[in-house]
Parts: sequence; C-alpha cells; structure tokens
Amino acid sequence: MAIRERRERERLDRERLIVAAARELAEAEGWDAVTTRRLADLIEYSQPVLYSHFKGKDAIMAAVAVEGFAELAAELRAARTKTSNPPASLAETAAAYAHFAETRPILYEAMFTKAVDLTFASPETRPELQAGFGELREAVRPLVGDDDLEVSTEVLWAGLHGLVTLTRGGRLRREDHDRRLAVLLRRFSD
Amino acid sequence: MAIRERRERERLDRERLIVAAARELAEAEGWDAVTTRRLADLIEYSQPVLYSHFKGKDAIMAAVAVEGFAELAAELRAARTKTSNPPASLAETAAAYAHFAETRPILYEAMFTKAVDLTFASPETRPELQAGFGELREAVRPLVGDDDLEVSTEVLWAGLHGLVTLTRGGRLRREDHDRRLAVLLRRFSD
DNA sequence: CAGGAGTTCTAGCAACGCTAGCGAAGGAGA
DNA sequence: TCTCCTTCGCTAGCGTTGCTAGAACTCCTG
Repeated sequence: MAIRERRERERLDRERLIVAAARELAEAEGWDAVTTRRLADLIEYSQPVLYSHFKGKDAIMAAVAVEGFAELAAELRAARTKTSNPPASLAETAAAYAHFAETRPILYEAMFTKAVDLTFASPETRPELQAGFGELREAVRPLVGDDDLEVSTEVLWAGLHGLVTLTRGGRLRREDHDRRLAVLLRRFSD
Repeated sequence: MAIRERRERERLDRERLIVAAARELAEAEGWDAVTTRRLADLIEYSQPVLYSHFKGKDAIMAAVAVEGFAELAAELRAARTKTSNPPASLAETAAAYAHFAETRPILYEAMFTKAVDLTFASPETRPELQAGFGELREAVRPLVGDDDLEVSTEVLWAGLHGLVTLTRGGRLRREDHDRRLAVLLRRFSD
C-alpha cells in the first residue's frame, strides 16, 4: 500500500512540474509559445502524459491562473495590512493590484483573458479565486456603507481591471497611470 | 484606364465582403469558428485571395474591430445627445457603452481582446478609434474640471470596460449590473 | 490573333491539440 | 522464483490550423 502512496506523491510532483513549466515558458515567451509539444519536452515526458493529468491545454492554463489568484490575494493582503489608516490602506491595495498586473502580465492574462471556464461568484467557486476579491472588499469596507459594500467593491475591481487591461493593450498612455489611479481612488475616499 | 478603376472597385467590394463574412461568422459561431478556410468558402474564393487583401487572419479581425469602433462611437453619440442635462447625458452614454458590449460581445471582443496591434493614444491612431473615446469625453466634460478631463474620461472608460469584461467573463453576477453602473456614475456626478 | 501581365487556384508545408493502441515495467499470487 | 496482469508511458498518427509556392488561367494590349 505504501507503494501506491509513493506513486501518488510522484504523480502530484509531476503535476506541479507541468504547471511550473507552463508558467515559466509562458512568462518567458508568452502563451503562444506554450504548446503541448514544448511542454512535454520541458518536463521530459511525452505529450500524452499531459492529458493524464489535465483534460487539455486549457486546464493547464487554468491551473496556472489559480496559482496567480493565490499570489494576487497574498500581495493584496500584505498591502492592505501595511497601514491601519483606511484611505491609505485602500490606496496601497489598489496600487498592489495594478503592480501585480503590471509586473506579471502573463499571469494576469491567464487569470482574466485566457481561462474562461473558471467559475466565479457562485458557491462552488474555489477559495483562491475569492480571496483576492475579499481583500479588496476589506480595504473598501471602512470607507463605504455596509449596504453598498459588495457593489462598491465590484466597481473598484472593475475600475482597476479596466485600467490595467486597457493599459496593457496599449489603449492608455502608461505615463499617466498614477494620476488615473488617484482619480479612481479619490472617488472612494470622500 | 476605366478597366483599372472597375477592377479596383471590385477589389474593394470583395474586401468588404471578406470583412462582412468574417463578422457574420464570428457573431454566429464565435471567433474560433472563423478560419481562413470557412471564410474562403463563404466568399466563394480560395484561401489565398484573403492574403491578397489582408496580411493575415489578425488583420481581418482588426478590420472587423475598426467597424466596431465606428459603430460604438455612433451609438455613444446618439445616447449622449439624447438629452442636454449633463448628468443624464453621461448616464445615457455609459448605459449605451454597456449595452453595446452586452449586445455585441463578439464585436467587443475583437475590439479589445483580439486585435492587439491596433495603435491607440498616438498621433497616427485611426479616427474611428478615437471617436468613441471622444464621445465619452464630451459626456464627462460638463461634470469635471477641464484640467482633469482627459484622466477622468480614461478612468470612466476603464470602469465601464472593466464592468463589461468582468461580467462577460462570468466574474460578476449579471443581475447587479444596473446598480454597479449607478455606483460608477454617482462618482462622476457630484 | 499572339504575347504578356495580372489574377486566382491547386496543392502542400509546418505546427497545432489531442488520442488510439502497442510495449515495457513492476507488484501480486502460486 | 516464476508467471500473470494491471498500470503506465510511449510511438505514431488523425484532423485541423494559418499561410505560401508555383502552376494555370483570364483577359487586356499591340
């Protein structure tokens, strides 16, 4: 029976290896470079083993995206709890969100543009996916009435998401980023 | 010489035919269904003619996107000029933006997710791409100081874009859409 | 009517995601 | 220790993709 356990452990290791390789390759050369063949080469197994772990390429990207959500939540939390002054805390959190998207664009792309089949805002949503939103909500809470909390947080999230995606797509001049962030936040701080 | 003109006219017609076919197919079955082969079938020419008009598939999608930007600008303009009351005008314009993205999701996808190589916010930006932003700006102008105008408009745009993309991706519950729009607008109307 | 320029097609390349089915490896029972 | 049998990963290949080289055809010109 111990053999079975070792096998499962090795299997889990290999699964992590796949996700890590996919992420590294994507961050190095973009998602277009992440093909099942190159991935198989990187992990030093043949293509079909990928499919014994994941339903398809999309599922691998979704796994990378889940990692991204966990990291985003952690960074938002760190930023939010850096200060106890509510407006400053919100500003830190928002800046951390923008910074995450700016410095890890490939990860952000997987989280919001590629992985379409990750379910959100429903009971069976994976906790990693809710945590980030939760951090935003806690940063917003001290500044708005509790009745509007959910909706206000969603609007802030949308504002941040819109800023980073439009900037990434070359739709907004990068140099005005800080001013835009300030304008967005000012509307939550009075 | 008239022959040359006729030829160019026919060529232009065929180019429009390609773009129209691409758009129809995409709106009917999604962008994944738009392959060069199916497109060639639809226009009743062989594949290579597509490449005598466009550099590649991306260029065809970009052409569809440009159509989309023109239509979006027209609809925003119609909404904005429906009333002369500034806050109401802004609300109409914002609602029109959201309505456009909601009712023409495939077009919106081409405009903001697919066609990456359309240059924005630079002198050589095509006028169709600037017009939509211009309508937003004129709707915002009466409500904010002229010094903040550009940045405020960009933030509103980002907010709207974030709302529609997060909603489309299943990240926001659709039923709260109107409340979120109201919260976003309230921040521009006081 | 013959020549040549321009246009469109047939055919095919390399790469993609994904899968059927064979062959080897290795634990389980006699 | 030998044999069976399950489990596992591989080779090979299918169908489809975007794109292109070069042949074949059309049609205006002299």
